Amino acid sequence: MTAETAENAETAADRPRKRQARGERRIAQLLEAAGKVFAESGYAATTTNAIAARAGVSPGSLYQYFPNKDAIAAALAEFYADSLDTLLAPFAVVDPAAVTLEEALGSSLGPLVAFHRENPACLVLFVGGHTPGHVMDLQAPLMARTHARIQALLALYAPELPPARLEWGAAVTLAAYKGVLPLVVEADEEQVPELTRELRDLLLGYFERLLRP
Amino acid sequence: MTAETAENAETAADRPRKRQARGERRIAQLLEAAGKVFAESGYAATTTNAIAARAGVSPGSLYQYFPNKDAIAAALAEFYADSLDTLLAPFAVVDPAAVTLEEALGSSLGPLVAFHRENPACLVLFVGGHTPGHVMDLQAPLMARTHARIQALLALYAPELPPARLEWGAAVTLAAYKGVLPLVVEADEEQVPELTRELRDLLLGYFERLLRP
DNA sequence: AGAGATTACGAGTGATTGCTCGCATTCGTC
DNA sequence: GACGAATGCGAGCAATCACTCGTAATCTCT
Repeated sequence: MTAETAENAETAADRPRKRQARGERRIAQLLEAAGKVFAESGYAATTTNAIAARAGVSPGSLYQYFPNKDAIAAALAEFYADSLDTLLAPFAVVDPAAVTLEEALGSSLGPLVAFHRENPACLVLFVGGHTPGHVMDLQAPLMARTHARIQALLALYAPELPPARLEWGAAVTLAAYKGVLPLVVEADEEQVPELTRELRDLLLGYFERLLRP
Repeated sequence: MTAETAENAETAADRPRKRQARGERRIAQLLEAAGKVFAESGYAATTTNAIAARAGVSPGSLYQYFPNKDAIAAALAEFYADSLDTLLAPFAVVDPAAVTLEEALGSSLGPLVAFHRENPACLVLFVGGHTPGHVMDLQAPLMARTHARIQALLALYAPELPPARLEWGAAVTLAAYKGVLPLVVEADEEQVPELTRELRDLLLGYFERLLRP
């Protein structure tokens, strides 16, 4: 997933391994296949052999690139976490004087929804509760960062809100968002814009209630 | 879980079996243990031997009362579905002239939250995505009924809302509710009232936005 | 072309786990 | 107390699955 030039690639993990272009392609194939199978069957029910078969590769080849099943999920999760971090970045530079919350949410939610529809395994690994091992190491920081972003956004539009309320408000917002995403991901293509608007309204409605009682 | 008198109990499934009081007790023990282990480890990672051990019973005894692992989860799920149906019943008899939405939600959400905190496995089986086999047969109808209840409630308070909006509104409400529940279930006891209020505000805020755009 | 490394294969292995079976114990009833 | 039925046990079976290994094909570089 990371395109590394021959010169600078010296991470401790893959130092002794010289990888050919074919190998990089196989890794991409395997991760794509893994995403599909995880999305269909969930983490626990997916077998490594199924991933290999889906990628058109033997089980032995799979284990040439990944030490174990966990590592496959972790590699996927890392890609997802990076992507989401990028997609969530716009929230960090919102100017409350120039842009309303409605506008900010309206423009940023679309790409997020699109990403999750293209990568349904992301929800399986991140919001589906029991994902073991190294995936949590990616999920927890991502969630913490997202929480912080929401909290900062809220503070921006409601400076006088008490910190405790801000804290819980961000947590509830994130939880509700994670709850509705599966609905949007599994819906028909044609209903996505409508559902995205409803998701925006859900968050906006909550924000309004947070800001003025 | 269902207390059946000796006279009327003639379901096709357990007809030929005469069960002693000891057996009923064992079933209750097993289901309680199953609830704990499912809540801790998720469905897939739970072993039948772990359930038996937790109940202080041998694996063989477990299989005297349940034909397979699925049946244990299904029995638990049936109990949960029945309980939730009862807890959700108040929504069917709300009078919009006498009670505001805020009051209706405020009084009904508390018991629901309490139930889920006492039975964390309920969320594992119902909202945690990949639960196999017979559990879905209980989950799908329950969700459909809940969806219908929310939709009816919305229609009561907003008679002029177009049906399509009503449909999606109920779906989004249910999804958001399911998303926030885990947060409330895992929170410390002392923060439950505050979080329940936030959950109520989330739904109310969305309803307000639905009702007058 | 030839050497050395990487890639690819797929049958096989060891560990896990859902589940069974034969037998011992306890209960309900007379 | 005695008999049949229900309960209880736990070692073990069979199937699944993550993972390995010996070997062969293919690439890179000279």
